[in-house]
Amino acid sequence: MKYKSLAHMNCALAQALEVVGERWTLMILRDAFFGARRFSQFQKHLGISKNILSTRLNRLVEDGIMTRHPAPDGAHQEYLLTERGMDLQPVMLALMHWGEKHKPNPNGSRLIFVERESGEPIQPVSAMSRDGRRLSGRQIKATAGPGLDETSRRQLERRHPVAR
Amino acid sequence: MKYKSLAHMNCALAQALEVVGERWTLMILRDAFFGARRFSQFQKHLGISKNILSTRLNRLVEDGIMTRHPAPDGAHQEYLLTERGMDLQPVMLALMHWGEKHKPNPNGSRLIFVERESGEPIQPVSAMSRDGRRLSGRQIKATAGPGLDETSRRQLERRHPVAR
DNA sequence: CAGTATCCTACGTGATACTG
DNA sequence: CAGTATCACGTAGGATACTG
Repeated sequence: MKYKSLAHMNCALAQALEVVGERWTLMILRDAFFGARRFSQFQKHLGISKNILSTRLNRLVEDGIMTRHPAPDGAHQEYLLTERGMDLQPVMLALMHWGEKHKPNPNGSRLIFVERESGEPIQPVSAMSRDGRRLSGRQIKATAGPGLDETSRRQLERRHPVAR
Repeated sequence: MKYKSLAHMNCALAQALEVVGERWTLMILRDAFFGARRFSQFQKHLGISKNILSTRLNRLVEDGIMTRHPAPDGAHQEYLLTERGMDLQPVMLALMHWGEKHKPNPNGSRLIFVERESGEPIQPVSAMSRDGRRLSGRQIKATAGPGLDETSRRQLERRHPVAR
């Protein structure tokens, strides 16, 4: 059997996972956020096989997450994040924050994200109300939007999203 | 060859991906956030094989993301999110927001997340400065914390995290 | 250095039958 | 209904050799 593609699933999460759902992909993006650009940088730092890295990078380029083009010095290629790729940063921040909290290093947090200009630490990623209050998971509810299909809409209404 | 475990990788992202890095896991959590509790609810809604669902749920319970116990009516088992699991909601929100933005449904957004009490839509998940300004990817920099090892620390300093 | 090409393994996935 | 047990399969992942 082929893997079921999640792509048909009229679900934003499924769509996103089609792009970043593989184990190494987010790790590669992580490195890209941290300034890696060259094939060898990704490869050494991640300890990933070259063929895997190659296919992952190619797929990221296909998906519009990264672009590949010659470096200024002309000697090699560079992989750079597109805006579409930069938009994945909240995902990475959310995952890292979870990891720091629930799988901590005994010596303390490994990375601290700061505002580039001021150097001041940023807030952990969280849901926020319009007026800027941090919201916990249970304070949030999903409601049907115009793009939701009838079956999902019914399911959503029948249950009590995230109570308990 | 066994898959390389990412667990040894002194990286919060890797640790998080060890837990939610598989394709179906976040989809299951999605359903849990939306109120699914019973095996059959997950199964029908996701269209996933029972054996896969079973192993995924078991692993989530092992990892402390969900708990399993008899339902109030005593007739069946329930899977409920723990706090540790609820803490993954920002990850899901971030992914869904990305999916809605970059892989939209032509009819409009599928789900709209609102504050439970007021019904008012929440903000899209984003990095935020201490004083509540939304920050774009390029405005953020990662710096070494006490838990970071020497090699990663050097790499981080040598590069220019997320410029360009 | 930056990949591509081979070849291999095992894990994630899948269909389905079976059990209490 | 809520799973467990089989059995099968493809793909992600892996080691390594090769090319420009």
